[in-house]
Amino acid sequence: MKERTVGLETFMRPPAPYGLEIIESCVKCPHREERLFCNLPEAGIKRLAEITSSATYPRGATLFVEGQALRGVFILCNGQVKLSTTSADGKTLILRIAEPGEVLGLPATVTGKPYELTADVVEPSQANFISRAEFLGFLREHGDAALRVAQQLGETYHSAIVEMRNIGLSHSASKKLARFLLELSPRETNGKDGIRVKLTLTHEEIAQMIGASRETVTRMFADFKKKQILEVKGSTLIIKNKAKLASIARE
Amino acid sequence: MKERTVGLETFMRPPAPYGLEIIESCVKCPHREERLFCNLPEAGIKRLAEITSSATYPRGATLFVEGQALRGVFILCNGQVKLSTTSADGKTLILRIAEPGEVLGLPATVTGKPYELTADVVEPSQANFISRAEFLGFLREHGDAALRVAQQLGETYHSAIVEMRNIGLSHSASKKLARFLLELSPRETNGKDGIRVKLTLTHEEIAQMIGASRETVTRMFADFKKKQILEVKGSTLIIKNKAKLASIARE
DNA sequence: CAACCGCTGTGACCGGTATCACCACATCGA
DNA sequence: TCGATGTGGTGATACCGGTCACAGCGGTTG
Repeated sequence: MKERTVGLETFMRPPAPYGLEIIESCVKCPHREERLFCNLPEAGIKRLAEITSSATYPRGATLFVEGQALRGVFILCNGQVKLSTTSADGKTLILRIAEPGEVLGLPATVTGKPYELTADVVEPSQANFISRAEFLGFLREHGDAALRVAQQLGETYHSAIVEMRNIGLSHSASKKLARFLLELSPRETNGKDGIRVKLTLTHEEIAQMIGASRETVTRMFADFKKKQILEVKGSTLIIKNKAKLASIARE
Repeated sequence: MKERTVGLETFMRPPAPYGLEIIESCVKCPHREERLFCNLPEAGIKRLAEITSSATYPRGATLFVEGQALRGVFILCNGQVKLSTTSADGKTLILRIAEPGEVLGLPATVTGKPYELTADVVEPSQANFISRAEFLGFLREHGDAALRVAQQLGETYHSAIVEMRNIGLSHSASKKLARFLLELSPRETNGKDGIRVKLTLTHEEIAQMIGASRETVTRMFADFKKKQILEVKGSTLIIKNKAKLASIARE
């Protein structure tokens, strides 16, 4: 694996022993089965390691920008990356926050079109980069990997559909916010007084995720607090009444 | 190729000489390069023909239903199929109208999840069916086909994103309708008085495509007519002032 | 033919939300 | 220390568009 500078504000990671690291990180990876290429035959993993370059990114760095000429895929090792798209009049829609293990820029890379989204780092991240040419070559050599890629794409598509239904069909901001909060489950832990969720997004960003204005998000939060559904302590959110939240989300 | 009964209201097509038809229809296919598997090596096509079964469907037939256990993919040969999704409270969102050459049920088939959409026939259609097991087997044997599948998925995803941006970011119904009309280009022909588009959808269906109510669609149409942008003659729509329509779509 | 159905066309009403304008804090760097 | 900047919180207002109600208007069907 080679080190590589990416974009403008990129910090370098100390060099790693050649070829070993991706395998190693694979073995250590907590959600190993979810990772795209981890259970390939040995030779495949080795080849993959050769064409991969790794880099770390600080908060605020940008992996790629919507419409930008395509370079390749980024495999997110850790951290969080915000995927968004912007309309002509400057409004932004955040599609989702990518978690470790996800492969970013995959649709663009396989189709050869420009990136369809913008990827911004929200939590300091480490990502492995593979250029398009090498990635496609790899897929051609390893048929099962191609199939695995297709599966990833299918799942991404599926979640896009779900997202779409949520945004397109419910014009009520409270519903959308409730649904959004309920879908934070990957980040949740149980506390004595309810489910605790770490939520680093600003109201503005939440608004962009559910297709509403910043002010209404603020108001909805106030409303939910008044109704004893939520509580906010710093950057952690406590869901005190999940059932009620769910009922708001439903109807 | 074997014939196969699908669903409830299926009409049978006369049997075809074994193995030949898909190749034949491929050769005849007007958008050959767009079709997924047409330029595979001979052996691949032959194998594909063996596992394919064909059927024709009348208007109103249903290929598959959202949430339904997955059976396999449908390759649309001709006709039009409406792809939609429904929310808990019964509202429907139409994602797009599939055109010949498209592969339906692909994301679900590769991921193994239930169908994520409902597919209804709007224009009498012929489709080739391949069961999941056989399809996956085929992909495993033919690595390049898997890659091609990934590309299709990537493109479908891309169009979903575009759709999403349109619906999620513009809360103005006029914008959304204008944009929708401008995207009808595949069906358009030029007339002396403007661009003529064949549009068989009802106002209700258009409403479901752009995330609005039936009445507002009717009103917007009236408005556009008054502004000399549109004209409607039966099921053909004449866009008299595309520039104006585009400017509405933009801002 | 009447009866019925699905589609289009309108009017009236009203609620949710975007928008604007402003304030109150924090945090941060000069 | 003092602005500058980003964020949360709130009120007032306008207005878009959803919803309801109903009326015409081809079709189709018995």
